Amino acid sequence: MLRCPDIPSLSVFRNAVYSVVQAIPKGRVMSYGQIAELVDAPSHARLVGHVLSGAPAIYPCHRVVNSVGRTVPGWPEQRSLLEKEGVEFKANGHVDMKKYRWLPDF
DNA sequence: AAGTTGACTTAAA
DNA sequence: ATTTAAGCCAACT
Repeated sequence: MLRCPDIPSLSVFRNAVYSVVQAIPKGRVMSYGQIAELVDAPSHARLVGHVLSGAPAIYPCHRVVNSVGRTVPGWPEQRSLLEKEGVEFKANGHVDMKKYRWLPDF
């Protein structure tokens, strides 16, 4: 059914990603790599992106950026969505990850 | 089946 | 700041 060695089930993985994204508080952001770790698939940052690309719009996927705070290629509105929530961008057009990266605590 | 792509990451130059 | 390079791995050609 699934030809991926280390992902038991893509649907489970997808659900896990959705849950995490849904849990990101307003005004904070997370990176793909962070999410991958949280769902216990540390080497699958890219797959997280793939999943989000097909995610229903009900999830706040605009709160997910890459590790340097870059917004999604081909989605310029993401910036204004984040700014509306209070997320500041640096002069180079990157999110100030230092301040706005959300670190879920256990 | 083999090669390419990508909403990635880290490191180095 | 930018570019290059390598590692990564499921999805897609």
